[in-house]
Amino acid sequence: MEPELRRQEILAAAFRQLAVRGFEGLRVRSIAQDAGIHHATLLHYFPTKEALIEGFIEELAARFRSGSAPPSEVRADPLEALRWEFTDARRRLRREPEAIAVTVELMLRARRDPLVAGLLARMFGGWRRQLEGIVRRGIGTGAFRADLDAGAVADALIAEVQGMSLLWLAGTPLERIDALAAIGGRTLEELLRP
Amino acid sequence: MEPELRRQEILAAAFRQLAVRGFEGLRVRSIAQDAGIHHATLLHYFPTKEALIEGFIEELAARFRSGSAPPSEVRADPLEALRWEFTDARRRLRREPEAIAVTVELMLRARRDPLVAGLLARMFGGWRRQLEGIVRRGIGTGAFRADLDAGAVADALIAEVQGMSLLWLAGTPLERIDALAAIGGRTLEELLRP
Amino acid sequence: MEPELRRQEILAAAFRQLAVRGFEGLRVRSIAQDAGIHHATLLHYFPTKEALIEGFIEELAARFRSGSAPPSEVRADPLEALRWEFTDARRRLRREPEAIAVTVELMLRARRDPLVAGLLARMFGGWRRQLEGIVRRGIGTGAFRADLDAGAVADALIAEVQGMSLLWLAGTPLERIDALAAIGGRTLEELLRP
Amino acid sequence: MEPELRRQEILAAAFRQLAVRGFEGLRVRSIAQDAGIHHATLLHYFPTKEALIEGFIEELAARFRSGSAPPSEVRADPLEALRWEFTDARRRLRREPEAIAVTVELMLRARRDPLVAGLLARMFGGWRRQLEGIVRRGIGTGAFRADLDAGAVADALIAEVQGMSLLWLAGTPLERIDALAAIGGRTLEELLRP
DNA sequence: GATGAATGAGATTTCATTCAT
DNA sequence: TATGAATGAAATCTCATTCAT
Repeated sequence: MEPELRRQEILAAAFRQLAVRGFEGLRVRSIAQDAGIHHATLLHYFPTKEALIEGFIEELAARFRSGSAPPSEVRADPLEALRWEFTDARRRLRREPEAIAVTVELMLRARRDPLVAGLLARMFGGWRRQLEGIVRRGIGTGAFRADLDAGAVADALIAEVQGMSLLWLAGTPLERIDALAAIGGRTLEELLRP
Repeated sequence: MEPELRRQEILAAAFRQLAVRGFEGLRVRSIAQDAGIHHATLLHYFPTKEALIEGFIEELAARFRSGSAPPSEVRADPLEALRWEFTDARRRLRREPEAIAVTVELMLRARRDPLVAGLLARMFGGWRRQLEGIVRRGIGTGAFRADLDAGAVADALIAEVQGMSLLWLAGTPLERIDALAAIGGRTLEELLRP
Repeated sequence: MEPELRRQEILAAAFRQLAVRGFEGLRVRSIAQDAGIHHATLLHYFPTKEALIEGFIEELAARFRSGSAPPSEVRADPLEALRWEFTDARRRLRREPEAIAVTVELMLRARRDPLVAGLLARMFGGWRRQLEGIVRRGIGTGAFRADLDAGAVADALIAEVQGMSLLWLAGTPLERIDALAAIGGRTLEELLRP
Repeated sequence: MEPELRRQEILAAAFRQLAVRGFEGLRVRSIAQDAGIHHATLLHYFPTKEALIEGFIEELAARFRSGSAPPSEVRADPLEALRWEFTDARRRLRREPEAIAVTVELMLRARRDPLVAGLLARMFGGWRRQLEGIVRRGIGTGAFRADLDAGAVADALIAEVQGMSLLWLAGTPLERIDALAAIGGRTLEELLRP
C-alpha cells in the first residue's frame, strides 16, 4: 500500500477514535487497530503519539472548510448566504457528526496546546472574515441596515451555530435543533433588514 | 477536620484540576495534592477515581444554577429577563472562567457516560423550561409576538450563550465577546417584539 | 522494611547486576527481581532508571576506599605501604571480584557521562594523592631516591594495579596474577631504593 | 560495490560505533547509517546483529598486532625491545584512541561471550609469548638477570601498558601518561639488569 | 543486491489501587 | 483517620528482524 494513502488512513482512524473516545481515551493501539495495522507500524509513520496528534491537527488545518462553500445561487443574496450557515450546520450534524466532537475536543485542548490554539484561530478567523465580508456587502448594497457592527454579527452567527452543535452533543434531539435553526434564520432576517 | 468539609475540599480540588487539565490529564494524585492531602487519604473518602468523578458530578448537579437567579426588577420584564442571560454569561466568563471548561468537558463526557448525560439533561432542561416560561409569559401579556415557538426560542438563546463560551474558550478576546452579546440582546428584541 | 535499608538493597542488587550483565544488559526488572521486589516498587524508590544509576554512582562515590586503609605496621615503612597496594589488589580480586567489572564498566561510561567522569576523577585523584604522599615521605626520609617524580611513580603503581585487574578480567588465572604482583613488588624496590 | 569491500566498510563502521557508544549503545541502524547503507542491507551481509558482532571479532582477531612489529634496530637489544612497548602504547593512544575503548569493551564482554574470551586469550597469549621470548633471550645472553620469571615479567609489562590505557580512558591527561611511561621504562632497566 | 514497510518481543514508565501500620 | 509502601495493568516507545518488491 502507498505510504501517503496509509498515512491518510491512520489519520482517518485517529479522527474516528478521537470522536468516539476523546483525547482522554485516545490510545495508539486503538488507532492502529482501527486502521488495521500493528501499532508498531503506526509508529513507523508517526514516530510518537505526539507527532501523530500534530500530524492530525495539521491535516485538519489543511482541509478545513475546503468543501463547505455555499452554492452560487445562495451566495448572490447576502441574507441567504448567512442563512445558509444554519443549513450547512444541520447538514454537517447529520453527515459528519464525528466532526462536532472532534472540534469541541480541540477547543478544550487549545488552552494547553499552542498548535491547536493556532489552528482554531485560523479556522475561526477565516470563517469570521468570510461572514463579515458578506455582512459588509449587504450593508453596501443597502440590503442590510447600516448601523451594524459587521464583525460582531459574524461572531454572533458563529456562536449560534457552534452553540447548536454543543446542544446536540449534550443530547438535544435533532428536531429541536432544526426548530432552533429555523429561529436562527428568522432572527437574522429581523436583525439585518433595514 | 470534619469529613463532610474534607469531601467538599476534595471536590473543589477536582473541579480546579478538571478545569486546568481536563479529563485527559486528571490524576488522583494531583487532585489530592491540590487538596493538600495524601492521595491514599483521598481514596479513603472516594474509594475509586470513578467514584470521585461521580461524586463530583452529583455535587455539580446539586449546586446547579442555585446562585444565578436574576434580580427581581429584571424578572418583571420578560425581555429584560431574557437579555439578562447575556449579562449573566458575561459575568460568569469573568468570575468563574473555570466553570466554562468544566461544562464543556462534561458535554464531551456525556456521550460516554449516562450519569453525565443525565446531569446535563437536567441542567439544560431546567434552564430551558425557565426561559420557555418567560417567553410564554411575554406572549401571554402581549409583550412578545404570538407566532413564536417558545421552546425553540429558549433553545436558540441557550445555544447563543453556550456558543459565546465556546468562542471564548477558542481564544476570542473578551471585547469581541461583549460586542457579540450586545448583538444578541438586540437580536432578541427584534425577534420578539410584535 | 525500612526505606533506607531497601534503598541500599536495591543499590546492592544494581551493583550485582551491573557486575554480571554490564550496562549493556542492565534491566530495571532484573535489578528489582534480584532485590526481591516488584519492578514498580523499584521505581517508587528511584523514579527512573537514570535516577537509579545516578544514585548508584553517588553511593559508590560515598563509599569509595573508605575501608581499604593499610594496617598501621605497614604504613610506617613507605616501601611496605606501596607494596601493600599489590596485596590489597590481590585480596580484592578474591573477595570482591564483582567490583573489578563494575569499575571497568564505569571507566567506559565515563567517556559519555560527566557524573561518572567526576566520580572516577575523585576516586583516582584521592588514590594518587595518597600514593604520591607516601613516595614524597620516602624521599624525605632518605628511604627512596631523590630524583624521582613522585606523581609519576604513583601513576605507574596505579596503572600496574589496574592492569592486573584488567588481565584478570580477560581470563588470566590467579596464580599468574600473583606472580605478576610479586614482580611488581620487587620492581618497586629496585626502582625506589637509593 | 564488491561484497567483500562492503563487508569491510560495515565492520569499520561497527568499530567506530563501538568505540563511541559501546556495546550498550550499539545499534544496527546506527552502524548502517555510519556505513552509508540501509539497515536492511546491512542485515543482508550479516544476517543478525550477533553475526555482525561475531564477524567483527573475527576480523579483529585476524588483524591483531599485524602492524605493530618493532623496528629491527630495536629488536636487536632485548631491553630496547621491551621498552619499545611503552613507545608503541603511547603512539597507539594518539593514533588510534578508538581502539582502546574497543579493547576494554571486549574485555568486559569476554566474561559473557566465549568467542571474545577466545579472541582475547589468543591476543594476549601471542603478545605474552613474544615478550617472554625477549626476556628469555636477554637472560640467555646475560643482558638480564638469571633469577627472573620470564612469564611473570611479560605479564607485568602487559599489565602496566594496559593500565596506562585504562588511566587514559578514565581521563588522565597525556602528559601524565608520558611521565608514567618514562617511569615504566626506567623500572624495566632497574628490574632486569644484572 | 537493495530497500521500505511491517511486526513481535520487550523495555521503561505511569497510575489507580491495595495493604499494613 | 491517615499514610507510605507496594503492586498489577496498561501505555508508549525501541529495536532487531522479516518480508515483499
